[in-house]
Amino acid sequence: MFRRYGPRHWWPADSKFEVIVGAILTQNTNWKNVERALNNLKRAGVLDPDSILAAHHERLATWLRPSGYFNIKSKRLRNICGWLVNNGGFRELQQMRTPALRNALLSVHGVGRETADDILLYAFNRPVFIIDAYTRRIFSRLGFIQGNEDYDVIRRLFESNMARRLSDYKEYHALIVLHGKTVCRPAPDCEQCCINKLCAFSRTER
DNA sequence: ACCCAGGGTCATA
DNA sequence: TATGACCATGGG
Repeated sequence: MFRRYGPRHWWPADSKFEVIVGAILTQNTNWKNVERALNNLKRAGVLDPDSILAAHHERLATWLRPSGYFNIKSKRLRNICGWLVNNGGFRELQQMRTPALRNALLSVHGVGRETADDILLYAFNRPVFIIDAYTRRIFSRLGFIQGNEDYDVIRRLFESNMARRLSDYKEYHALIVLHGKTVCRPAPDCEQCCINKLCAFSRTER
């Protein structure tokens, strides 16, 4: 995938905080819609924890509307902003060890394992491998997993079979998402699906 | 008129 | 542990 697509330089965001907001807003949602919501927050000048905590729910929901689930996501966004400020911000949180930081993130209402790992990898620069729907689909089609295993089981499968290199974790996940978006479609049409595309590419490039 | 998108929580069995 | 319902917008 790297040879095919080249380096991705992920995650698309201008700041650590924007990574966190994007991670919440992209839950089961097309990134294009997330961008609209992020632009609303930027135009309003409220893309920071204090401004979001100060905003009323109604107004926050209006900004988030394009990303869907706007009532729930308004609350989740406030929850993680409250968590950030109550724990001294990035400076203080960066001192924690990864397992403790992960548990702290998971204790925030609305932050599940994938969202926590998005934040750990791309905002806190911790080498955790993110398991999303694309990862499950692509690697079950490739025959490495069945697809419905527990999140942490698949995560450890990757982490125990890769060198613990931060930049690789970032690139690998980005490549999986790009490949999932462009080639590995939901309904497997085996002339078009990722197995043939990837394997054919690997053969020609090797 | 469908299906899909970079999940998570809650109730139920 | 394992399903199902629910959240909601915009694009194909």
